[in-house]
Amino acid sequence: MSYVRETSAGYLTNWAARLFARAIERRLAGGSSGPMPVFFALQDGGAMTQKELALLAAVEQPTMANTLNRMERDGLVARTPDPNDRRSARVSLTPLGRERARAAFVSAIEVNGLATDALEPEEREVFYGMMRRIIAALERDSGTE
Amino acid sequence: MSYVRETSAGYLTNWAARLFARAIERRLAGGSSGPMPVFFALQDGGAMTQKELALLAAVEQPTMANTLNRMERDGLVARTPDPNDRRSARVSLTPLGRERARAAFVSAIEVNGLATDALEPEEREVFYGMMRRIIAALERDSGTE
DNA sequence: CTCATTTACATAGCTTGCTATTTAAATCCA
DNA sequence: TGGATTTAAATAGCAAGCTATGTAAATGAG
Repeated sequence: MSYVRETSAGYLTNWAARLFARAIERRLAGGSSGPMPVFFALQDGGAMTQKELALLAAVEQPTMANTLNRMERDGLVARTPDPNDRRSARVSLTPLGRERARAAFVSAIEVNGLATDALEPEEREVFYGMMRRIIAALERDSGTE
Repeated sequence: MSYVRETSAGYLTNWAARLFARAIERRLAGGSSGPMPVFFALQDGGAMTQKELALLAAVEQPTMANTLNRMERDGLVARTPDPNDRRSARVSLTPLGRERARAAFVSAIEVNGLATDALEPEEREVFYGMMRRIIAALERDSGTE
């Protein structure tokens, strides 16, 4: 028993991440947590290319392509051809997309609150700091940064 | 900008979880991180039903069913019919499965080490404790516990 | 200017997660 | 005992992540 999951950072993190996603999706009833990073990035009316969105969301390009396809299908984003580069399109939120973004933020804030209520107030910044350091370490390992 | 991802517990946790999974999978080269909870549960030769495994791994029953199907296809687990309950089968690791489990633990320990190296030694237990409290809070919310 | 290289995106195919539903065996109760 | 209920697993279908590879436009080197 050299390996105990209760003290495996990866196991605990993966477990928590699934619970976070489920909690948000339960509140959105139909909506899902995948578009969240796109909502983040475009919330105040901006437009970005798919590549920029993938970078910001820290997902691979095909993952973002699929997410945007679903969002476009559901009327949440619009793609307008980039006049300067015919390979690219500028992605922006539709009015429906902005509405869903607001709803998603409400749910996310609620779930984050519920989770961080399990921490002492002074522990919360510590938690964010630890997470950011772990993320930085794992990105260094992947050489992707 | 009421919502900033750098201080969203869910966003950070999801991000870190993906990096953990990628880091382990990069090391396993072909093998993936999905069977990990099954490896955990059956590492010392035990046998369990699908339901018990799903409960332990904290995934839904169909998720575990799929994982076990892939593992069976790849020769990592064997299902032997339960003599007392014809609906059930006892799942156990094959010799190949045990071998892969060992390799997976090596990778997992390496990646966990790499991640927790980003924390001060005295912070590590604090991190596990925070994670366990957040997990408990989210499970309470889901009413699944 | 032309051809090679790079870049942005698309496509194919896989894993791992989920919900909803079905099937069949076991159990419970009248 | 026999019918209703519960339980274990299977199946269908979708989302979101990944890698590998293809395609077409833009860029750069001679």
